[in-house]
Amino acid sequence: MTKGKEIKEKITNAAVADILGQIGEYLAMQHVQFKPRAYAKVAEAVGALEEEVGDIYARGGIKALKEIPGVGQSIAEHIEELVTTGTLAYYDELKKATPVRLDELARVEGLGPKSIQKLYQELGVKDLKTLAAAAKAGKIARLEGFGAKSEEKILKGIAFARGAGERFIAGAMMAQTRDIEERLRKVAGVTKVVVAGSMRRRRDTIGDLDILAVSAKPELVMDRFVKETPGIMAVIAHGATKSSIKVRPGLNVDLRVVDAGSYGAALVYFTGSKDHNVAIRRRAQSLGLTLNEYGLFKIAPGSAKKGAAQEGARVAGRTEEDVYRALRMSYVEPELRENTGEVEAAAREFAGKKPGVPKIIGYGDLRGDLQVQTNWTDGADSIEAMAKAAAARGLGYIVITDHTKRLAMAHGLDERRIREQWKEIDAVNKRMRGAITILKGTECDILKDGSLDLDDGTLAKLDVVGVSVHSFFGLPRAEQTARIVRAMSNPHVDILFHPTGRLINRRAPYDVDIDEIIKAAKRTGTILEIDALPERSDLKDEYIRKCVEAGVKMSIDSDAHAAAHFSVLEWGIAQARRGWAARTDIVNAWPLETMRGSLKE
DNA sequence: GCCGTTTTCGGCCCGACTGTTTTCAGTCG
Repeated sequence: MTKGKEIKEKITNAAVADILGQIGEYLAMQHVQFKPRAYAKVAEAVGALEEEVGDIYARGGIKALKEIPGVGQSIAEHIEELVTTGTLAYYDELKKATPVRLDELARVEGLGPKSIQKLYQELGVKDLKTLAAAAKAGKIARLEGFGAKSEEKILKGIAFARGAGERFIAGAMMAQTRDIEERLRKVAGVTKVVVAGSMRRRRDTIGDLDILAVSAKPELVMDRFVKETPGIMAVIAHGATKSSIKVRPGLNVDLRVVDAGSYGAALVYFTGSKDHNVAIRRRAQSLGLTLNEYGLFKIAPGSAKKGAAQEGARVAGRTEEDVYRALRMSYVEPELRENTGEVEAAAREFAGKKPGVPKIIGYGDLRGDLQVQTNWTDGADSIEAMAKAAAARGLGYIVITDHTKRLAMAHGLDERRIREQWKEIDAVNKRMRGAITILKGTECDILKDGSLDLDDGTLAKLDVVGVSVHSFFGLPRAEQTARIVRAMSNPHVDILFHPTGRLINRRAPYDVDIDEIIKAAKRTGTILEIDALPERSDLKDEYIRKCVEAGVKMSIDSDAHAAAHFSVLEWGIAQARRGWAARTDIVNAWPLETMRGSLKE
């Protein structure tokens, strides 16, 4: 018996999420209470699903759909209609009532559903083009509830909207971030400056930059921030404790100033994630407390809701540790604050129960690097220069992994040249006198059929064999997965490098079944790499978490192409932490001999 | 519309800034 109606159309999770999200916006336009948030939440949940909603429905019908967090009877029926017919009558009706390009208009800063509704009804604004025309004609300024400033702001917002939506690679924004931080630190009265938000949680990408400061003279630091930050394009808000600017290349930067007694609560609030904050605020409520950016407060019984917090006694606020303790939770590292189980785990740990929050790998825990390129192929520096740079960073071993011949562009090594390279590695090892151990490795190309670009006799003689995909990115999912699994099944292959091949904002990952790859890794004893290059961050955090749960070992590698590149290891460690990985999950956090013992042969 | 170691009904995180307002709605994070 089939569990549900027959599926005729194939609809992606992204499309379902988009439609549900738009329903939320349409409902918000109509001043409907609470439903907008319910739809927005569920849109996010569906967008983040690994399994296709169509498959979930085919597997277990409405009942299975309702297991998605935030999905109840109504939304489950909407999803059923979408996967079985490809359309949704409820959505079409809402859209008909207000036929606007939500995707375009919502990107304009300061324009929300209510404003969009009004602009449509009064002026017939449907998209960026008609919005711009209305603004230029001065029609918006004459609208009730709007004014000259609103119109000006909208015109400015339109100019930014076209490029908006793309997130920035966090690692690429670090230098600029540190510069802004340093400038604020020098302003008179400032005692603390810290970058919070997704940058502090070390997400691979950031949408904006959130900075928290403690200062005796808040007005002064705000003034300097909105006037003197380099590359400033626009001031979005300028208040006594909160300001917001846009700087080149289009990054929004928010600055919040608090006093020292609120620093910890403000840091928790400003670090997020939003979902984590919601979860711990709920927890505060259940403990008869209320949490905001100024502290954790007792709610006096019988007191009016509004303003009760400030009147009640502050229980915590000075440090993050105080706040979590008062919430009866153990401390949660910023990288874990995504509301993916850490709140419950920290509460259990505080209560002396298991499992608690994981003991994640530390930033100083790496002992080696298993992917290093040199000037034998497309790297900039010699084996010796790379070894010295790695040793200077405190690493005890590196593996030289130059490309193989298929990558002609990178002067890939063939069997003859790689044997020549071994001689030089031996010589450099001698010269380094044990300051660091250099191992012989390769980044061997996986060919189209899953065979490898070096013969087995050569692979057998290498200390560490890494393999990776550099061609035929467009193979269908089943074929791509089978190709990679075949390579992993080679008894000489130790590591799969950058397993999904993504380049953030430039190239999508190749279509591969990550669950199958993880299963194959477990079965064949192959290590999966966390490539630390910020634009790769590959494996990404959620896949790392899957590996941890499956018991698959990983390595964190720099993929360094120059001596200066070892600094990116920090980003790889950050992603591992976000994926709940412990030191025991990461083979190059182990001593050399233990690491070697974990390899296949 | 969803959800439940206070609840199957009555809640739903919380506050700053802006612009247009004589007291607040809308937006944002």
